Amino acid sequence: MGSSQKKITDKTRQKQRDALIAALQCFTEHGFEATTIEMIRDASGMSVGSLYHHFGNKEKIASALFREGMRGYARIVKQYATDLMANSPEPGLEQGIKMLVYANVDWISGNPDWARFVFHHRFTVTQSGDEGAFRGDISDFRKMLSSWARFMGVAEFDSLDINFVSSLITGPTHNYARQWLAGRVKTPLSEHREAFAEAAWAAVQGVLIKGSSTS
Amino acid sequence: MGSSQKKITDKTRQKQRDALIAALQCFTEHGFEATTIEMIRDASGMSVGSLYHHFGNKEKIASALFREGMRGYARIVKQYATDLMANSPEPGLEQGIKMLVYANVDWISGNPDWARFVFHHRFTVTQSGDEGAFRGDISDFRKMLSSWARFMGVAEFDSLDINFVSSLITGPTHNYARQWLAGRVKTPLSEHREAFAEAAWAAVQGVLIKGSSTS
Amino acid sequence: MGSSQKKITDKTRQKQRDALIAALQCFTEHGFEATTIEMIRDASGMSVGSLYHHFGNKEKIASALFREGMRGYARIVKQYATDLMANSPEPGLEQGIKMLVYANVDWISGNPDWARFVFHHRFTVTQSGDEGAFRGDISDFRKMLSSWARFMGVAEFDSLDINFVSSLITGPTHNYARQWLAGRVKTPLSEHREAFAEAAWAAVQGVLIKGSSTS
Amino acid sequence: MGSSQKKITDKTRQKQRDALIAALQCFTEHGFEATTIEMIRDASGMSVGSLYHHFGNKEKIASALFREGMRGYARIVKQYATDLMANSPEPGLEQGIKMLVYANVDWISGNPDWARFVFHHRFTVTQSGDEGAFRGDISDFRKMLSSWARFMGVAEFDSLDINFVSSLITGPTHNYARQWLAGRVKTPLSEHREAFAEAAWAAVQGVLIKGSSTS
DNA sequence: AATGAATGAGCCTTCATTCAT
DNA sequence: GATGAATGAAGGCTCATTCAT
Repeated sequence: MGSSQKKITDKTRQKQRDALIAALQCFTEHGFEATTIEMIRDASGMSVGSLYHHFGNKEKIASALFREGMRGYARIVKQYATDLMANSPEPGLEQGIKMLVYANVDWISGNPDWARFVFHHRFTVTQSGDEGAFRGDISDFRKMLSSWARFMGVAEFDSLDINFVSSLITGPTHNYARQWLAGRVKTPLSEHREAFAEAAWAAVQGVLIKGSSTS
Repeated sequence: MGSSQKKITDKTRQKQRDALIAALQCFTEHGFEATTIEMIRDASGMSVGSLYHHFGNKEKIASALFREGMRGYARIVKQYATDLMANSPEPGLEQGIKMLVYANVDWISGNPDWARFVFHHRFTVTQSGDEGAFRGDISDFRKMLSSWARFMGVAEFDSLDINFVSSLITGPTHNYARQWLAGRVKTPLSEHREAFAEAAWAAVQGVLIKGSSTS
Repeated sequence: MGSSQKKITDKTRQKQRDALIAALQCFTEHGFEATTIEMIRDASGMSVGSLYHHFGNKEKIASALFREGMRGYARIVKQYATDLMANSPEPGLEQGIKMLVYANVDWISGNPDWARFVFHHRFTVTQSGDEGAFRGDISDFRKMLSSWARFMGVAEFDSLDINFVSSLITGPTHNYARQWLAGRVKTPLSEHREAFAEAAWAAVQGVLIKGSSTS
Repeated sequence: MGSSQKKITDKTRQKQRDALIAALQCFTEHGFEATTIEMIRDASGMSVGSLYHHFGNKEKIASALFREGMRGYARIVKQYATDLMANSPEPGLEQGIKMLVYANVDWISGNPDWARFVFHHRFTVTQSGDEGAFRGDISDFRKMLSSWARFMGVAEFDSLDINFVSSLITGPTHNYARQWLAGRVKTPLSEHREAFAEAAWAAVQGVLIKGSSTS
């Protein structure tokens, strides 16, 4: 806990954080490929050398950004889950699913740049091998979801493809969000917050009911 | 109608079509940015000069590809709609919505490369101003959907954001499709064909019922 | 004199002439290097193939243009010389020199595009080996000038470098013309017509007088 | 004022200067358009990247060269003017004009490559907006010339177009120089040094005398 | 840790020219 | 004579990355 050492580290961390924000703005404005290191340098105030010293290369900047974005997303979901538990002693599957939709809508609406980046670069970053860090986060949610379902007594849930169920819940929201984030639709995502929640719950119900007999 | 003249045109058109297929393969394999003109040249057998003679530049190749892809998509939807009309004299909204899901699942499953390209380049191409050609097609679907709803007596449908409804219907499918096309999930999209159709119908119902009282 | 054959030739010649005018406009607007065959094609209405069929290559188009320009220039000088002879039975060196300046000023003022082209492409065309055609014209003027001087009894004239004397006479005019043709000065060349004539005569006198004792 | 910092700057400046000389040689040998960046790279020993790092693009290299050339020209004129002032306490207009011709002849003769480049690229560079740097120099000369004339009591001088007068003085010299620099005449410009000076003075006189009554 | 000059492989695009029809 | 699709060499320029200071 040498204070002088600590201070430098904090300063450094802050600089890195600033650089990431600057990079995010560049990526938001020009896209990943069209963003040059020089742009990030100008936006961040760091030198090219420092950027490389801290992040390694361009791809790693995106990786760091992606992780940071996912962390923010994870935070809100955990928060919402915690709140749900706190406020309603015995939350049902419906409330859990709606909570997930709320978390998605709220995070996307509140962090459009992060959301846009995360949506567009999932594939890219996945390839870079640096995803290990948040892999855990994602599977956490999935585990949470399925354990929730099991807890709720929805046995069929487990037999379903978790990716399929995720698509049911967040698919419409993300689909609309993409268009909104790209400026192709004007009505804010948040205006459909309740409707997407209802739809998600209805969709899951529809599949659970039918699914029990068909698949 | 000189046959010799016609032949040249046909040959030319075929060459352009071949070049597009070659370009699609390149884009599929490496992505748009990482694909070089030389790759397309090698894959298509055309010369660099010819590629530029016919398409103008790399972006326009993607545009042409995008239009071609959308045309294929339009074709299948129209076909399914026609078939539905033919087979069921008085199709309900449920059948219409499910038909849309089937068309999407089937086209994506049957044309994964086209689908992948269309999903990833919607934004890019939209910016290029060359989208006029299929704009009509898309609005056709939307018109069809809303006229259908009106015909079914679902008055609330019209008051809803069409983009929102579209997200409800195709959102889960597209969301899952993206992951499948990226190789992130293994279970083929087609295995959830029926389930996505059920979910779409359930979601729309859920919103229509709740929506009539809330919004 | 087969009339059908002749007609075709005339038509052809006219087309070539039109193409040259079109090319001149392109060169004027974009410069020789920046002008593409396609530009000339669009401006002339001829096809690329025809352009090559008639002129051989881009350089030859410039050559033809250069010759055509020089021919026009030659025409006006000959005309002015003829007129001078006709109107003044015994023209002196002063009148001859002023006549040359008038001819230059008038041709440049009346044919700015041709003049601009000729000024800028003298070097280029000279290199192409196609200049033989007008070499004769230029030396004609020089011969005329020196025979004139001899006729006038100005013996020293012959001992002078003909290029040097030419620079004395047309140098200021051409120098100003370049700037005017480039749009760097606004006052038209023609406004200095008389002054340049006076200056040329004065310059030649100054050199002849001093020159007789010095060099 | 750290010496190490200074050294870097000097080294850098020297490299840039060397690169410009190399570029000048290329332009002299092949012309601006025909000179490729690779040629300049080979001639200068710098990498392509460095060339762009320092100059921005090919055009800017020419701009820098043009400015450098004009600076050299400005230097010699100022030197000659200073010398004239020093040696002859009350220089007349004649000496001033002849001095200008001497300066031109001497600079062109002593720096044929720079002169050739400056003559051929005046227009191009003028367009690029980078000319501000030497604009001042040029107008300095003109101011000097006109203040000189005023000082000499040649009132008519001021009423004359300064561009016109400049053409009178340097027109023949530049006209001849162009041909000499292009290799179209063999007799060196310097051999006509005195004659061009005499001619300039005679031309100005001729116009001033006649001009006072005519215009 | 920070800096920014230097590097050079590689890309998109142009365009004069050819040639089959 | 006319046409315009096809060609491919060549060029300007970018930009991620390195490294000496």
